[in-house]
Amino acid sequence: MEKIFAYLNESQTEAVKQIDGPILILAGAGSGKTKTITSRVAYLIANGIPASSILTLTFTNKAASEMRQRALSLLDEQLTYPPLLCTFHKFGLLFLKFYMSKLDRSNNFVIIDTDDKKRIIKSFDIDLPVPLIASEISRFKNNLINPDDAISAAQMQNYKKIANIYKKYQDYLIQNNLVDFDDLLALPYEILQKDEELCKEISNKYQYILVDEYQDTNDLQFKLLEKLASQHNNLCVVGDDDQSIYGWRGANIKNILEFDQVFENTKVIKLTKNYRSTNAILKAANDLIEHNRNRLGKELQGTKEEGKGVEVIHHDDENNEARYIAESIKKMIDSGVDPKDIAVLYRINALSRSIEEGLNKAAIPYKMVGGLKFYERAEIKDVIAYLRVIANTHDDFSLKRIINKPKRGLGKATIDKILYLGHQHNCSMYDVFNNHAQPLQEQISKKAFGTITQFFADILAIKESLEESTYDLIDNLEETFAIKNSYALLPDGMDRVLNIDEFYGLYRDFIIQNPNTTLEAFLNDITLQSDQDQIDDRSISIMSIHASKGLEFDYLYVIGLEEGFFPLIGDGCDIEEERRLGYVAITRAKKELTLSSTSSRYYKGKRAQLGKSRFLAECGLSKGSLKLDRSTSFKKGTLVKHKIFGVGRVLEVSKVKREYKLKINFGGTARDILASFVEKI
DNA sequence: TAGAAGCAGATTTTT
DNA sequence: TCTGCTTCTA
Repeated sequence: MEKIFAYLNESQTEAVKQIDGPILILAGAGSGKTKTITSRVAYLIANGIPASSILTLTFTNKAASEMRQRALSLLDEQLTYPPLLCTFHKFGLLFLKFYMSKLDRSNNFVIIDTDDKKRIIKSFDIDLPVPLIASEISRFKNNLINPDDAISAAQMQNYKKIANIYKKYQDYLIQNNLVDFDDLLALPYEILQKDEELCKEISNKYQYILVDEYQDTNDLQFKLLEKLASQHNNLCVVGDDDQSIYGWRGANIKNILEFDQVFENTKVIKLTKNYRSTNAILKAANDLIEHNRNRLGKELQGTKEEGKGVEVIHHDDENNEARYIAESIKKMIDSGVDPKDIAVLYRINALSRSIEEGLNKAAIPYKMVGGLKFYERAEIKDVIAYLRVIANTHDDFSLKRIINKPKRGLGKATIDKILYLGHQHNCSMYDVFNNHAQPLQEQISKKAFGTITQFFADILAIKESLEESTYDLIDNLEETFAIKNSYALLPDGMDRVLNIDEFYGLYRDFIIQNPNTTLEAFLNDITLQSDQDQIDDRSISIMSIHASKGLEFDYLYVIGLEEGFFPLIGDGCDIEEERRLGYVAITRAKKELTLSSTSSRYYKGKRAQLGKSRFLAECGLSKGSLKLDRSTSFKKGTLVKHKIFGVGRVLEVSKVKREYKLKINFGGTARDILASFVEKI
């Protein structure tokens, strides 16, 4: 027990010791949130509460495994049954494995990811944008609207179309026993809603429920939690309303703002002591977030020294910005700073390019967090598709992906004919080959039929070998289809081969760790898995602000502080959420923070003229510490271009506060313009 | 069937 | 400007 409280402050201790009833822990950035949750789990167990009655839900696998490790390390005894600590989706998966039959569906379903979902929608041959439909279907499911209700509720033409596609999509999933990410939450809810007895039973099983990053929950997750806690209301949620940055993805900030109104007698505990950043950095963060109205309100209190002031830099364009930042990073590394303590953040991924170039030129190794995910890489998806077809020869969706990969002469024409026959007989492509070989042979070339025959024979041979050994699957697969070889010949082939090898390694590890497992179990496991970020020790990190959530760096640069880029302005943009993003960005910094803006950026094929972000002023930083841009050297006679006034010639250069003021002759009219508003030509 | 050329569209992203 | 997708042509 001593171990648990050894490093907790007063409010953290209070949060840990509060056992019963609804609890809202408002944990500011860097206030020891993870420590508090994990200590609470350990405390419950140390007080005799069975580990099996504690359920902790997170959003990412990474957070789940980190918490599991930390919670267990606080306990003296080894537990035979560790508490269930997993993502919402993993919980849904486990639940459905037990109770899918309540929906008259079998529990050997396959989970599909977003990409799979889009491919299915696309195969319906529609004239609306696929991403739009995908997100609308998501919205329907998260609002628990079934396809028939969606159709009858649809008013506008396009919505009728979308609702009909939704129905078709859902039928397809049920027919092929597929489950998408939304289903992993929606179906368990549906079951709990229908079966009151089961709901009671489950709620009684999990007497203590903890939720991490509660500000990111959506309506469905909230409803699911309500069901799970219905028998006891022992629901402890931890989050920070000021760090809610996933509204665009359906997260409802009201869940956290109104938690204490929905759950009676909620105990609210605020963790506001920040153990991460210097006071100068915290002041900027506090000043910025204070401009939001929609918040519960709390101010971070520092525990560190004042620190160096937040540096604000300005350049004329992104190349000079990148050069300056790369140079100063280089200096830091040369003076002994560990590269892994340095990071550059941006609001949109498109801004990474100039920074990458700058770092490359300065020969600074960097790692881009986010970007293309391991499991989203084409070569990995191909291998997974092979495994899926082996697991289930009727998986048309995966079969289509690999039937001609590597190229074996089965083009679109042949595949379309098989699909057409499948449609006619209402069966899978494999069934067309197996049960309707005659009409198929009549319609496609002899050569193509021979190729298909060989292909399925190979697949079935591998499938059979699975009964002997799951471990040898990879060797059999490579021996038969030589997938790696087909990639090795491509321009960036070696990287792809390495990725495939890494994936094969993951498979073998899984089999070794779960000797009695099945291929299906492996496939479902990896669909729920995202990348465990391995931040390389010798590289600095660059990433979007969203990707930086939960991380911290000694030396941090945030670029693109311009109106239109950050805050991003456009439909679907919410200025308060943008501000929270700014807050998240700033609070990632521990020792030194640099905020950077430019006068113009190349974006979507055009050079855009930009004004400084309002956030700089809101942090109290746009005046005062502004540095002059050394790379901008306007002289008398320089030709410049202005967004409105067009091309002109500089007549005079003077300084106003920290900016250059130019007198420019625009076609006979002299005007005073600040240097950051014109571009040299 | 497969590579070449032409065209629209381009925040943030975990599961 | 760059990418990914569709259409065109050998």
